[in-house]
Amino acid sequence: MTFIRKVEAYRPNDSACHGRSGVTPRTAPIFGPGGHAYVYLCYGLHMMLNIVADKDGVGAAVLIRSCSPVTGLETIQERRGQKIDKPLLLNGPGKVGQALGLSTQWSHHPLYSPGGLEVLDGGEDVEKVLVGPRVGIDYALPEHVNALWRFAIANTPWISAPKNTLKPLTSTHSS
DNA sequence: GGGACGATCTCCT
DNA sequence: GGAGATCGTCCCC
Repeated sequence: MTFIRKVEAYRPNDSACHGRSGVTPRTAPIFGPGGHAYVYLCYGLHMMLNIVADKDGVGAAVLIRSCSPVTGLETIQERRGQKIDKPLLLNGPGKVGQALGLSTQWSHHPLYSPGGLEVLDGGEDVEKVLVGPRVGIDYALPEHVNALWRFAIANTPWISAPKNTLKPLTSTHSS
């Protein structure tokens, strides 16, 4: 089990979102019911886990960028092939996918009911949230590259680099 | 049916 | 800091 530490938002009419080209067999989950998983293969080797954040079938999702282990540390270390207990173990979306043993079969899987892959309330007080621009989407429109749609929990080392672009969330920030 | 590309990671310099 | 790995998906012939 892991605690989600850092996420990125991908929205409708977002030039960086996989749903930007409409519905395809791969991206269909994004346009499906919210709370379902969207897992896809990136660069032929990395399984990326997304949570569909969509209510109206418009296509929106949240990419899980980093986690911290809660239980099953040994299993995670075995899957990652690294006997370490540091952020390096889970500080990237591809690493999270590997640590959870994901495959594209998990796409469409509901995350709000028991069944192997599930998202729960962490029950931890999140006092501060950091925001920053997303990374790895150089192909997107400038206004989408610069949009502050990357979110991380403050005061934890278990977040993926780069951290220096993250700033505390202010009340002026809106969706 | 074929080719180009990608929400990344790792190793090497 | 930079480039290669590696393959499913999508678009165009």
